Amino acid sequence: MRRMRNRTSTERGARDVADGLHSAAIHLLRRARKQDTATGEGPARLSALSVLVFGGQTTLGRLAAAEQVKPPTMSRIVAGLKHSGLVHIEADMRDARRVQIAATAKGVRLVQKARQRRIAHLAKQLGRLRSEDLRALAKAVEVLEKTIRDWR
Amino acid sequence: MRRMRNRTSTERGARDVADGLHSAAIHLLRRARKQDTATGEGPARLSALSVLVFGGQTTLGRLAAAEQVKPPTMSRIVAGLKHSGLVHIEADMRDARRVQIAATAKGVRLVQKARQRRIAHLAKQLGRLRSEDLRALAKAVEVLEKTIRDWR
DNA sequence: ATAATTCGTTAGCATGGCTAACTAACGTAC
DNA sequence: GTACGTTAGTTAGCCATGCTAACGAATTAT
Repeated sequence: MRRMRNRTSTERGARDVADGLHSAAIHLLRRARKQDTATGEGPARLSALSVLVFGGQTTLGRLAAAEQVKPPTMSRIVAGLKHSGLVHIEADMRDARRVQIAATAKGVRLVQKARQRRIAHLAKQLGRLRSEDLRALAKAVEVLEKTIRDWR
Repeated sequence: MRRMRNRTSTERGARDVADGLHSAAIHLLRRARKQDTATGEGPARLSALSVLVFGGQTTLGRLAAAEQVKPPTMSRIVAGLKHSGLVHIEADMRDARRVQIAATAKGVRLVQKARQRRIAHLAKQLGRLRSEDLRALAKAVEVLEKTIRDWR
């Protein structure tokens, strides 16, 4: 178990996997991020807008929690999105402290286009893999999604 | 957008995998990054310092290219690292325009500790997975490393 | 009614990305 | 050897995105 080269999957422990995963994630995102500049919106705004598009309207606090930022940060992100006409904001009837934030049609379109660009580029790389490798990645994505859901 | 629930691995195409991978990478890194706050240095500085530690000394321009940022950005990052005593800078004998940047012993120690913290935290999450899932991730990491190497 | 809590905003700070414009040094052509 | 173009880094100044502290307003609990 102390062979360092040529290790097979089963020989790699959680630490090795974590290390490789971390490094791979960094490099993947650096490349993917460049595709997003075409939208004219920054990464934080795009990410928050995506949550709204896929998850439907929410309050500012819930959106901040989903994005793992503090409320003041999200407040400013939402202000920027509103300024660009990508979200609209309305008061909550039941609790006047809350604000309900929702993506506009324009916001939905932008997210769809951004996703297409980003994903197309990454998918192009993945498309060159053997289908066996692609299946392995698909399985891994499921595992990662579960890991993230159950994070503590 | 059109990712459906209840699809099995083999039914997911490159686009779906790319989408899930992108999202998972974002969320993984957001969580991992929080471990780094203990170092007192920001993410850009830590990342650049890591390159120096693992890759040895280089010039500012090469470091900027490695980190995929523009020279002015790297100039400021390096200035911060120098201010914290994590790198030292010396003139290049052959070309006086260039500056050679290298991690100090303190810089090396900081990177090692940061990496340990980061990886330990992620590994702790992965350690809760079934060993079958962990093997799937390990395989995926190999595939990703290959994908990144062959990127074009 | 009053006190405590919760939700969001405002103000102010630091980091990190960019472009434009500059200086300094190098290389080349004459 | 001088003049010109190129290359490496820095400086100045913009914007986005993270934070904490402090606040106002609304809700909830006592």
